[in-house]
Amino acid sequence: MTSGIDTGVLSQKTRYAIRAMQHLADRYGQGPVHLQEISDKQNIPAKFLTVILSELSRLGIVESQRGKDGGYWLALSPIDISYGDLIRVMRGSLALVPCASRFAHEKCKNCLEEGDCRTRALMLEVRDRTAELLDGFRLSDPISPVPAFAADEQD
Amino acid sequence: MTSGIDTGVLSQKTRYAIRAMQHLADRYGQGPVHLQEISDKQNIPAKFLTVILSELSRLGIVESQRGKDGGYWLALSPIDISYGDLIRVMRGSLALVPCASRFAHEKCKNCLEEGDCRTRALMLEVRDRTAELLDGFRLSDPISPVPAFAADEQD
DNA sequence: TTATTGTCAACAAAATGAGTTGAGAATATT
DNA sequence: AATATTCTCAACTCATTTTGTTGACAATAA
Repeated sequence: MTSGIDTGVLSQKTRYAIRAMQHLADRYGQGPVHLQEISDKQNIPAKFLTVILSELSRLGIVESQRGKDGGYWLALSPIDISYGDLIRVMRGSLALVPCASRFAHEKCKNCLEEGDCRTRALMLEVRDRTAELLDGFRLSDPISPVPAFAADEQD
Repeated sequence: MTSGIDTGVLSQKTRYAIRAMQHLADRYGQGPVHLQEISDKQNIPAKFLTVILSELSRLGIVESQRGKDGGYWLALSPIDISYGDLIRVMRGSLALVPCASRFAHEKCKNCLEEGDCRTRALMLEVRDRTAELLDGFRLSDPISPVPAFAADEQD
């Protein structure tokens, strides 16, 4: 029972950001890492990566230095950066709908009054549980990649 | 610590679909419901709603009848339709990234090899937990709307 | 036969997403 | 000082997706 195509919830930009941050986590404590190295190893278009890293730098989550032997490094220890943080930072919210976000709260367009909206009530619960889950995973976690699928069950 | 704007994960169309289904759930067993009624009460543009309901009808999740006193009704009991189903049907997957979807599985563009991708390993876990959560809520659930926020904590 | 109501493909405008261009600023080396 | 290196960042482009609308048609009931 399905129809639509899958665009993915996390934008390409957010996925790049996550991989870049994982890369920096791996190099934590080893001095500045070149943008070019991250671009090469993580398969991210270099120019686009400058946009992403500059943004993360402005947000204070990574630090940077210019000039020869410049580069980027994490502003915090990998254990202090959760995947929830990364997603929040990149897409503004963990919520599935704007009205269910606390931090980036915004009325959903064309919706009912918030006080009458069951979808919102549900999505608040979903957001809380999702936040709990995503904040539990941190950049320091030694995550084992999972082999590609053996075509099985449902989504 | 935030930046981006919140587009919302669930598209407007998906949100409309959910509200329309909730409306039909409330009228379950009461015969066909006019599109116009749903449009009015749920604040959904009528013409757009025809697209949505036709789609749900083609998918077999609602049934319809034309002519005078025609309309739409749920093809299943509200207790047999989960919010997970609705989201899967409308957006193809519950996963945050295409490569972490079982049903609509697809390689993420410009990513690493799947067997090497830590993000994927994580997102598989997130998908499982999200599915569990969303499939636990059903159209039959008596959800109490939550009052608008008293500006508080984080997202 | 007429009014009502759903069906559906095609179209259009707007928003979003992905990525590039290119000029500049900071740093280190010579 | 001059030069090479590396990050900064606003502006721009291009493609895709989203959000609808139009309008012709099909089924049903009175």
